[in-house]
Amino acid sequence: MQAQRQRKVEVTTAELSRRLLGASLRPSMQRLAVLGDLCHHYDHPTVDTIYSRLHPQMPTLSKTTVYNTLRILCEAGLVRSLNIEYANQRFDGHLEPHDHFICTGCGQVYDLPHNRAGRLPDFGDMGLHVEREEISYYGLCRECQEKR
Amino acid sequence: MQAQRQRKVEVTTAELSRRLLGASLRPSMQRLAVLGDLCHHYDHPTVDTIYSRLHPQMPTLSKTTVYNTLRILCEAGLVRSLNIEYANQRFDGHLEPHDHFICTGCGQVYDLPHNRAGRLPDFGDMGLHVEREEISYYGLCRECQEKR
DNA sequence: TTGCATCTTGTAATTATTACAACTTTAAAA
DNA sequence: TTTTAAAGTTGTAATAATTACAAGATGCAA
Repeated sequence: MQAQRQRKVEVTTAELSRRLLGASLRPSMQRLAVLGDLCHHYDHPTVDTIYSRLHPQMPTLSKTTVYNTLRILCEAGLVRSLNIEYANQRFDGHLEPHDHFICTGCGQVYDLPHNRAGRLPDFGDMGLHVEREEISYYGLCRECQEKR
Repeated sequence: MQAQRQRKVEVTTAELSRRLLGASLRPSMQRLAVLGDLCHHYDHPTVDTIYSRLHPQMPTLSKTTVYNTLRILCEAGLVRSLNIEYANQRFDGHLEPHDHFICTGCGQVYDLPHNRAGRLPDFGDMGLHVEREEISYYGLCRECQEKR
């Protein structure tokens, strides 16, 4: 959530490790690092951003590992991937239900409180089984509004 | 909308031309072809799909032109671009408000009736100016449910 | 018709992503 | 303990998506 960006919630390594084990994933250094990065930032980073942040501390880290790890974490439900316009794939380590605002000026992504009734809609009559919902708003952030 | 996929709404070249002119865009063959393709199909095609469908009839058409044209049409609001997981960028020429269901098994995109109160929410207190909303549901279509 | 702006084309460059094979680490069995 | 097998990581190479750019074509307006 927006507010948490300030709060700086620290997630301990023990907690990250517990989450990985809970998903039957071995808590390797690389996985702890990637999951930790996503839990400690609220900027919905790209693969490249994550790699660039971790690489200085872990010079042997491979970008392929970041790709692999993100795929595995997504499949395990520990991370969600975000598909937004004007950018390549991004990731979010914060799993509480929330929506996103994407600034079409600068590309920045903001978290929003989840704006929706509790349950997912039912499209069973169309043969569709809904598992997940993604709501995104597009517009201009304050800075970009002022620029125009 | 789902139902229209059967109805096969035919949009005349005159109407496509009118739309382009209305957006101050010269109604070239290429633009008419790309916009027409999007208006006559309900499959949310990729750049490559559009190019492959048009190329046999217009052998000189360049893929760069398809990219350029789609960008221009999106900027003009005549087409919307769609960002869904498990796939590269897709496009939709049907502008009536509607949502999407994306099958995580086969990647097919289905149109859904717009499931939302009339107005866009207001995030003015956060400094955000919302212009557009995108709601996507993820899950399995009938065929993919049966396969599992 | 001439000239200019717009549009289209094709190639080349860039960027994102995936494939794959070799190497390393871990955990559990012998 | 060693051994072994599975899981995980790495780097390179390949592929795919997208953008940059310069040259050529088209259409409109003077």
